[in-house]
Amino acid sequence: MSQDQSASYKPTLNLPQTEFPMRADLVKREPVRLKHWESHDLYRRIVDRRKAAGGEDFILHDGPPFANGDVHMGTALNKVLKDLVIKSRTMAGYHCPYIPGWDCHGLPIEFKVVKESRGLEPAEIRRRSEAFAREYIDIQRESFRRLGVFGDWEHPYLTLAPEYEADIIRVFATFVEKGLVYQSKKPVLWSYGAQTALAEAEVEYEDRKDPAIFVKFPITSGDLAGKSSLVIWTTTPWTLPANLGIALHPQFTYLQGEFTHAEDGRRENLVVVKELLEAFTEKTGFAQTGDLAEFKGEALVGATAQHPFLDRQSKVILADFVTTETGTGAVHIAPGHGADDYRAGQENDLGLLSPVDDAGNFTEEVGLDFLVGKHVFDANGPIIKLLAEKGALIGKENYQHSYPHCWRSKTPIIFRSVPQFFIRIYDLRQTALEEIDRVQWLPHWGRNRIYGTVESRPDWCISRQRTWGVPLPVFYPADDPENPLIDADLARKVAELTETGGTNLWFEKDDAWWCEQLGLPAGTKRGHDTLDVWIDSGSSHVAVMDRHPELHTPADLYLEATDQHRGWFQSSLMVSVAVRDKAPYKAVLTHGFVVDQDKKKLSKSEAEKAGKPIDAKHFYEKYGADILRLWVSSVDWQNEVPFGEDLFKQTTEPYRRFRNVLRILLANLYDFDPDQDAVADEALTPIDRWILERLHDVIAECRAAYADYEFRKVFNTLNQFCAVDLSALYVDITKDRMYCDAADSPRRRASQTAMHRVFDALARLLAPILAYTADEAWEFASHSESVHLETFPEPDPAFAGAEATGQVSQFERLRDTAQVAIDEAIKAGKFRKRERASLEIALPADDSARSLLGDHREQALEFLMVSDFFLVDGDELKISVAETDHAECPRCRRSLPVGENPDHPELCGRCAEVIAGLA
RNA sequence: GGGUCUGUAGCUCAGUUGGUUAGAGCACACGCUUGAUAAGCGUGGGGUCACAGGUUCGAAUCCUGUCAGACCCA
Repeated sequence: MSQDQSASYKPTLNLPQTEFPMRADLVKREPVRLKHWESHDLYRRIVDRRKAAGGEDFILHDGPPFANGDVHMGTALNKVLKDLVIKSRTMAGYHCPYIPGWDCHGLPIEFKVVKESRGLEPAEIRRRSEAFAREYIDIQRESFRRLGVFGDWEHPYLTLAPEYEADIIRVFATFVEKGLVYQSKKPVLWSYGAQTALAEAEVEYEDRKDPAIFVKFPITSGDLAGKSSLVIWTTTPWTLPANLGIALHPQFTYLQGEFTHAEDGRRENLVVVKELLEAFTEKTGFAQTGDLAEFKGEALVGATAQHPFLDRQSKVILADFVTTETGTGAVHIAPGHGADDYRAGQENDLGLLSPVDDAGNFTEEVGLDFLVGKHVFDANGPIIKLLAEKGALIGKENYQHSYPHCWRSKTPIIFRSVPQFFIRIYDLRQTALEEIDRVQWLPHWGRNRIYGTVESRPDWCISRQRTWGVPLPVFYPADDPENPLIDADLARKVAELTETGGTNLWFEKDDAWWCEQLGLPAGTKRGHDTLDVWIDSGSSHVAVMDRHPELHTPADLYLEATDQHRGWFQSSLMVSVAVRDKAPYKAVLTHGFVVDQDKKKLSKSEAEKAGKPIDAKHFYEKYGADILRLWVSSVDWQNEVPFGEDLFKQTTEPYRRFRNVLRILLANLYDFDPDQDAVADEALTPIDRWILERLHDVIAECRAAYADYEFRKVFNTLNQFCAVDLSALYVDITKDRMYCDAADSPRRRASQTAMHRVFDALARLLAPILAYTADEAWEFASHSESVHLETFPEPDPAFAGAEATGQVSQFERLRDTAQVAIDEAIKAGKFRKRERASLEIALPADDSARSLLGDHREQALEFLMVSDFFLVDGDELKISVAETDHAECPRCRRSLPVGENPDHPELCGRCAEVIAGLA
């Protein structure tokens, strides 16, 4: 047989035909499809269609990303996961409106704006901050759309919108109404140079030399009362006037006994932590001269000690943050001058002192006349001198350390307490904890995370000394400027004005204007604080879900990264419990962070330095959005998500398989009209039944996996189905009948019937993930409407059984064994193509495969893709291979008996019949 | 230091209530096909299931401890 002879029969075959391109060209094609979707208002039509069909609501409430920076892979992961939920729930029949939002206020934006040009008026800072936010909203929105995320992109919610701002203020009013808001002092990072509070981000670290001193506090109560003294170590002597406590570590071992100074012979009975005994001696000159008693830190709890120069007792408390790195293991606690100190002070009821004014000078509260009006850093010397005079100074050294400085004025930072506003958590906590247990947490351990935070969180500090935010609507009367008016009705009036004018009015109009508007006595001044931005986003269930006509509370799902247990999930819960005594969500899903390939934290600047892009744009512009979406679907979102370009590229292979499988199915269906050509279920051949039985399971598994947000399981199931069942088996085996049978042979039509169902189901099941590709394939299957308007396939109960599957797995066993033998025969040079093989199959007499091979010879030949086989007896399955005697039919290239038909002596029986039919 | 979680092939992952020889895909090597062709098919190497104990007739799976990593808290 010659190549020519074979080629001459080519026109008589039913070779696959399709225009669906093999090459995806996603980078070019996706934007075109996106434009088409948007010009046809696809999102709106999907939502309307589900609503018209009476679909149950499913509300995924979008957590607003910060409008700052480009969309990186972490943001993309979050948004695509949300989209997978929306699309899969929609295709499961739910009505799923999706209103995306952005978090607009806050320090990172203000910081950038102010850094660009310093010394701006508040109103100008706000104008520029808004412009900045809007710029990034547009950038991010373009990325999200390009990723194929469906939603109401024309009408997102923005926390800077006047209506939204008004609702934030109303939420504040509700807090006030319920008696939850109070004012108290709390330490903040304070720049006396700029006379303002700073945020962490505005602090620069520089080396600085400070005197570090050892100070004794004689113990005045407990077992050691009058016998010994605690020694503290501090680099900020100026905070000693505000000392209210001394912290020990509960588990550390402390030593108590007599110490003598090496030079002057001074004797002291002191308490020092064991690990630092040597260092203490070295630095102070005091060495142990008597027996030392040992005890754990917790033994001293509740004792008191005499303040070295004020008529006051300091409480001995326990704290975990005490270390043995430097000092004495006894930490000076000034709750007004440090974050740890503040918390320790709260927990132990120490009270709070912060006798320092805006300029960094001591106030009268300091308690020592000679210090009043003195700058704190000028007071170190005099305080040390005083300590020495009182005999409280045990040692002194110069200490060089890295110390925070103001990025604007370059002056060193001090911790100083200023009045702040708080929400009393005590009144909300119990309800919040009960609500946590009514919510479904995914993964389940999320429950413990948020429960722990809510259980232990202190009162919520809601005031910020910032400009780019929603004003905290309080007022200071002219005659009593220390006591602000915290009033719900006033706040509501401010909200009314904000509803139309935005909160810029607060910064642009003067006090006189506000007094007139609100009916306040002349001379009343408004406050200068803004609200914590967690109030902004935490109010979204009020400002968005309660207000938006398509939405309602509680949401069915919140879906964010795991850090939001402490962030948005918690702030939303607290606000919701305050306004409606209920959680704002029924279920909360958290995913891990995107991390480096070796599971190290992924920082943007480092990644860029290393030439490892992490911007989503890089990936959808290089590989296409569908590859990115497929990557998201393949990932284990419960834990950290390792990411790198190499890992990412691994998903291109499954993508190509999905695409090629869709393509070959389409191509095999080019002449198939389901209405005309489909065969009845009973007319399907066993292998068709088998693939439909497999499809039944695949549909059921995918639907269940989608419902549980297990997209990775969908990915695995579909990938296996396409790679093993379809590509390697079904499509390969049915090639012969598809190409060589008569076009309308029952056998071919049977397979087309099955393929049609498989294609239809596969395209729908893939649609949430491969949003572009599934839609493209759907279009080539001559549908006029998008696949995204469709619903998922239902498992067909007619194929719920496994009769055909049982048969096929028998065949598979034979095929696997045969393949090894055939491969050896080919390697040994017996022949070149597996179709030339003739098998001798040895089987035990009782093997069930015997009857299968005997009764279904033709199917067996088709399945094994060989020329011939003979059955012999044997102890176990064993197959030997020889070349067949049959000639190769030039039309179908199978080696079957030829010459049965005298008109076509070179053809096999089937091909001769087909040719005869064509004439 | 505390809490939560993770640890199966070089890589990404399956592994159902404990039950035959721990499975896929990618990558690699070799072969077939040229009628899915910038495709398709096959074969092969590669695993002490992090480590050590324990429960059991039997453990990747259940229990305890150790190590490593991640996140949150401190």
